[in-house]
Amino acid sequence: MRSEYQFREIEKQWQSFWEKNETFKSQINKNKPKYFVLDMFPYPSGAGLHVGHPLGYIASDIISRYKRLMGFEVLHPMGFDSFGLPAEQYAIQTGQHPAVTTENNISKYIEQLKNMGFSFDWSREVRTSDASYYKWTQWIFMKLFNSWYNQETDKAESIDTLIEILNKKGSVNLRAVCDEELSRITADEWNSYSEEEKYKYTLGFRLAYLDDSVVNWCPAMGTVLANDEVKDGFSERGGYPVEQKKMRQWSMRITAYADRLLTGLDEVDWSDSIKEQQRNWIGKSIGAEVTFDIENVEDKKIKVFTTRVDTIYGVSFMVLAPEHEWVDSLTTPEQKSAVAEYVKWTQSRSELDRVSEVKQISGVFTGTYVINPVNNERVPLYLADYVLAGYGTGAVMGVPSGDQRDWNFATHFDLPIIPILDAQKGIEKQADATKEGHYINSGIINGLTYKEATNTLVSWLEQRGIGKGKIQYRMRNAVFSRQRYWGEPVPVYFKPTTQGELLPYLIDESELPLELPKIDKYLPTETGEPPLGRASADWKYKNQYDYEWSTMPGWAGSSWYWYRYMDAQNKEEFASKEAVDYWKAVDLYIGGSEHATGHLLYSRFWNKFLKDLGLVNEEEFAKKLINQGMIQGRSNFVYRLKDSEKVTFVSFGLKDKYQVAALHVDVNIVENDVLDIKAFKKSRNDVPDDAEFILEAGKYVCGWEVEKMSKSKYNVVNPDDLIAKYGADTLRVYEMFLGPLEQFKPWNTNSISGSHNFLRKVWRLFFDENTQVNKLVDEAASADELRVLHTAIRKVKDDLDRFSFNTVVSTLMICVNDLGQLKCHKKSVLRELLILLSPYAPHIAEELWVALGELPGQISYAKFPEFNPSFLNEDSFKYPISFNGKVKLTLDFSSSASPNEIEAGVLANEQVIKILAGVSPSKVIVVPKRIVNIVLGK
RNA sequence: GCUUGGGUGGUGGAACUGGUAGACACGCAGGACUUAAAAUCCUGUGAGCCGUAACGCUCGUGUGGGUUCGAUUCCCAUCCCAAGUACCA
Repeated sequence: MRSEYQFREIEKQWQSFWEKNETFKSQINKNKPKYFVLDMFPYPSGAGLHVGHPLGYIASDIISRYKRLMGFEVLHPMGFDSFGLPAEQYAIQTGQHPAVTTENNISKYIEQLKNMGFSFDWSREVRTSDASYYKWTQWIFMKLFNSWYNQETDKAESIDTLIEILNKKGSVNLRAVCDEELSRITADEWNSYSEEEKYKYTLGFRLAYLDDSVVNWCPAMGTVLANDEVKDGFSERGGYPVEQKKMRQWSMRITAYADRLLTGLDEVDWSDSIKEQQRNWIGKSIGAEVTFDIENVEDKKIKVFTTRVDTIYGVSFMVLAPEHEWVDSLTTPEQKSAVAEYVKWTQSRSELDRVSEVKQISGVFTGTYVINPVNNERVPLYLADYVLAGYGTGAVMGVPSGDQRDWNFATHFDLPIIPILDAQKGIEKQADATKEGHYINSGIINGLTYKEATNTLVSWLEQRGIGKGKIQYRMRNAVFSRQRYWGEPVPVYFKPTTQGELLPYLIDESELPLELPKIDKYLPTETGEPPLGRASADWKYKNQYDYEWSTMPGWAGSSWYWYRYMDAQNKEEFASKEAVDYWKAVDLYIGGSEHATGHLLYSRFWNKFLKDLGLVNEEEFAKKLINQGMIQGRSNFVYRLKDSEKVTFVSFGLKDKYQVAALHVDVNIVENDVLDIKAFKKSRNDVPDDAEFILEAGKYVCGWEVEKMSKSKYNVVNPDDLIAKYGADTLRVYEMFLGPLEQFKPWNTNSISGSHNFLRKVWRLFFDENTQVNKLVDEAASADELRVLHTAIRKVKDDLDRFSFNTVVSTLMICVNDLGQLKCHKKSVLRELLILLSPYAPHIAEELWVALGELPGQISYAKFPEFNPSFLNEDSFKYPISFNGKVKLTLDFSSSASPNEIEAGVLANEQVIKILAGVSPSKVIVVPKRIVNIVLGK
């Protein structure tokens, strides 16, 4: 028999209704508070969505619909992060333009998303690969190029203010974030420069700048990767080996914002884990820089960075990174060959070797000694690969008594271990990093404590000009060039100076967008230039100058997209001031935690930059962030007999009695772990028709395991199939019912029928299950019905306010079960119930809303029911009566009864007297509206 | 190693600030309806135990302690799992 609840027709009908009526179009409405709900926009891959993808979208859609019911003007857009590597690699293989495949994939995504009934305002859709969008990404790049970071005002400013300062004061005392090797000049020197020289000098300050930097070069992909795109020496996508290479690259001075990126974390409501990851990534260390003289070397001094300057009297050696540029010049002739050998050895080690052999101690003596500035002790200078060239100064002072790595090194090379604090213990066995106690063997700080010693030393060093307090960050500036085709062109061309040096210049703002040229092949040129080098000879600025041939990285387009949603069609600005002033920032951002140090950090950086220029209002772009947990796969297995002539499979419960091999089986032909044998035979060529199945209780039961969701494990579940079978509303309810949004959980289709049955029960409150006759009545609601309804109203609201999506579903189930129990078909009650349900199951809610006689489409903007506590019938309370904490019975007392009255009532109760059996309780604890505890003994 | 989460029935999970552990759902078992099946409805379902039964008892939230009238919740120790990260001086 057909099901009475015809979800397929209903869902199609309402989806087209919403589209036709633009039900979810949002606009600036100053009479309403605004709420901006943002999903991390997807990269449209060829595989389409699997069942894990919509999880976050469902949650954000529920909040959007809930906020509309609460009277907010809701901005809930969707778009596509459509530049990226897979489309380009597909293009390399097939020659098809990435724009074409991207377009196809996006159409597929949109269709799938529309089938889910999401309340997106599609009129605001953005695509990062559209010229009308990347025009503004390029425009922001131009702003970055035309800005510098003034540490005096602690913000980015137009390059004009820098030029003004240089005109008047030069750069000698300038506090700016700039290239490290930049020479400081006076105003006179500056003013003596030619225009060209002046321009060149400012390049060292701009927030977007060209630099010969050591980059992660991936030869297999022919491109540079960002640090967060490399894992253990291999590319995150594709797993190709990555090597270090020096290249001229565009970079962004994100380090200028290091401190603001750090402190800003305190004002956003993000998970501790994400905040901690960002803190680690930024890696702020407070310490000091100390200069050591080198014995018999006049022209060089070694600077070290240390977070424990107080341990400086314990220095017994110094270590330089093997890649340090002074290695050759500081090696004595006797040690030359040993050092050369060591350097060669470290170079031969791959990133992976270094990571996996962390505990192995290696190093070599250079033959040179350095002088500890605090006590003039000679200490030997070593090379060791535990010191990294890229962090701090590439040199470390060795304090074996206070640092375990230094201790290991000293023990290995038989160097002295000097105790420096009287509280240090057991330093002959291992280092003791304590800061407790008083200093010994420590010259001017003897007898002081940690706090006193650090300050004393730093000022002592500063007075003599051989050291200063310093803050060191682990975060590097962000490399911005990619040697790829499918990305935003950089709006820059190169013009030679009179000396023939090529300098970068911005194209004119009126010439934006600089569109991607057509090229014949999507590969690097024969000379190793990026694919844009293949563009025809007329792709030149003013027909004369070469454009930049690298393109922007994937994170460029995604670092500001939430602003474009505010005013997606604007042709004059990235977004109008009116729109930015109204929508301000994202109120709720939902997406995966894998973007912790990539997208989420870059976006905060660009947002702060845009704020500095006065283009936006908020220091942080997303107030609240929720990371939905990944949905893992749940694989099913069948067990094939190993030594059997006939192909035979044994059911899960019996497999231990046989020799079997486990094989993956497609989860889509398994229901509640029971195999559909017919479908199984049909689906596989290697299973003949006469294959045997050893069953248990007449069924073939499959085993299961949680694994990654992937095609090769036959555990991919497609949302389209589930929508066809159960409907989008069921899928939405079920995905939320699965468990807390943030938790990692395996997908298991088994219990989806429970969510489907729930919606059918809702349907049956409105229509007779057999006759399909409308059962609704106009009668006034009973006290019981109101109690059930208002219990649900309160809990749904409370739970949604704390984003507890799964408990809302069970609340609604309880409410529907109770109303069914009460045979409630009253319009006034069911109307409110429908509003509660509508964010989760919008299609069925719309359909039943019309059955109530309400106007179609209006449920989306109905008023969320008001909770009325007087319906809860709380004038009496069932008190659990416990004895020493163990509940034995419950007794009813009036809510207004005083603790004394309750105690008297409890002690007078027959059952209580029986349990007490003459023993008088030592204490009776009455917690109003909670519990009564009778304490016996002692 | 460090950082952040997390260990609760056969399964997914619930229990908001310490107050009847296991809501809700799946699964399973039994029953009603039906010629039968599906659907639907009803009952039971943490483990163990006592008894004919009503009723009742013991144990139980990874493990061991502690605080408390009372602990899944707080504290200490410890084991395991997941994610992130790492010679960062």
